[in-house]
Amino acid sequence: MERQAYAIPVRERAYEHLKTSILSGRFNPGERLTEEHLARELGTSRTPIREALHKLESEGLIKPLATRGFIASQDSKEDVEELFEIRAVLEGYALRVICSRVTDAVLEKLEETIQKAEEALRSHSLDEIFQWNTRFHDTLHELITDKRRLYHQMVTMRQYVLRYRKNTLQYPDGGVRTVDGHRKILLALRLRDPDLCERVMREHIHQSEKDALQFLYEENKEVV
Amino acid sequence: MERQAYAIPVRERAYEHLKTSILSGRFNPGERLTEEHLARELGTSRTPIREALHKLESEGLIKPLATRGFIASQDSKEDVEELFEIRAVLEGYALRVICSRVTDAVLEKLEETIQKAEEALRSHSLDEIFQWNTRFHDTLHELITDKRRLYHQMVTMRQYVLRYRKNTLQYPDGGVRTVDGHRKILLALRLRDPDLCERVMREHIHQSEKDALQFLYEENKEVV
DNA sequence: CTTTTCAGATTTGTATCCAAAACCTCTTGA
DNA sequence: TCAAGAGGTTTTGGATACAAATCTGAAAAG
Repeated sequence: MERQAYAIPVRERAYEHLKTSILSGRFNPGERLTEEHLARELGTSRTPIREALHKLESEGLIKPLATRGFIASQDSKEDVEELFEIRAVLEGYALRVICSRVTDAVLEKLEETIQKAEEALRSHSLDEIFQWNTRFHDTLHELITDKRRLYHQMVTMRQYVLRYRKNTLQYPDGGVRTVDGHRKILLALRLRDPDLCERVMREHIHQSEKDALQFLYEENKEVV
Repeated sequence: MERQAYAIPVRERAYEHLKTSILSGRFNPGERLTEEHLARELGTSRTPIREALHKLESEGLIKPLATRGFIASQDSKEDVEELFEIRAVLEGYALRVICSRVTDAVLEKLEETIQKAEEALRSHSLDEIFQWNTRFHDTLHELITDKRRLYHQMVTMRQYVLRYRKNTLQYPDGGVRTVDGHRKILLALRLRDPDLCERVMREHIHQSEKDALQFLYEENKEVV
């Protein structure tokens, strides 16, 4: 059990592993997650697995089965909608706060990020578009790390939702709409108009919700 | 180890116990929480305590110490403010949704609740005021139990904040302001005006934030 | 042929065990 | 006098042990 000061606890490795497995859809739909099985897979005992599972449950990434075991929660359309709704509200409020603290230097940086995304858009490099759009939101989030709850929630919720987003960009106009939204956000920030900021951000998230849901529909069509 | 179908797991008992201990401020400020100590206190082993502690940590009710142990997190003024801010935003949005689904029967029920609170106000029975005000919010929350994330978050955050609220009501005008806020909320619902609903609810929460913070200040004065 | 039941296999919840890390104290040497 | 560190104590993380609860499937009963 050679644990060292710099070593990452097994519990956390297990948590990260399971999380990425779930978010990348590596589990078959409806697959049951049992402690022993997972423990054997990761070569650990059940103890750290349990802790990871409990944490994932509290975050809503897995659901406890009636009697025993967990299941990677298949988000229903309603669940996804709700996720985006809460995001819209929180991100909207966050931008309102950010609006009152944003410096010209940051505005400059945001402008650059958008331009990079537009370039990537022109050369149709999906990965790059994704990267720069992510950078845009990261830059904004960096400005409210002091509000720890808010920051933490927004970061986690964005993670949850990213799995839908990436596919969304494959719709050619999805990328355009996203960058467009970012332009509007930047404008609202430049105007230092808190109300506008909140409204524009909400609209932006709702737009990406539409794109994501459209993707979900099409997936279901395949299944049905 | 006689566990039965109806028995509540020790882990959950431990969780509830610790939670109420923390929320009611039963731990001395800065007191360290160690697994073994708590386990002995509850007459269990460390295992369920550990799980309870981790859950409490993920909810932000306790903070991990640099190396070992946890500490009941002393909310700084900023933390409390942030809590209320997020609440204001989420509750505001929730009322917007509720606005579109509220029936006349519910409006009636809310009206009653407010009247009861006003009566209690006149007879200066603090506990009753508290009860009816709580009822008011409960009634609203019941209307969005289908949005599970939103519902869950609002309920937990209200719990966290309630410890400040109760004391707030001891300021004579705190109670008046609260009931006043509820009147406005009811009015906004009657008008079926979603924008107004959101705004009024935000204001209501911000008002209770002010009352709570004033209380915090006075407490600090005593300490200093 | 269908339903019941009961023994064995799984899986969870809790307790206990052990080693490493963090902490504490008291001694020793400059 | 006091910094360093040896040695002991506390506390944690993870592994293991074991009983209770659930599930499974096949044999027995109708």
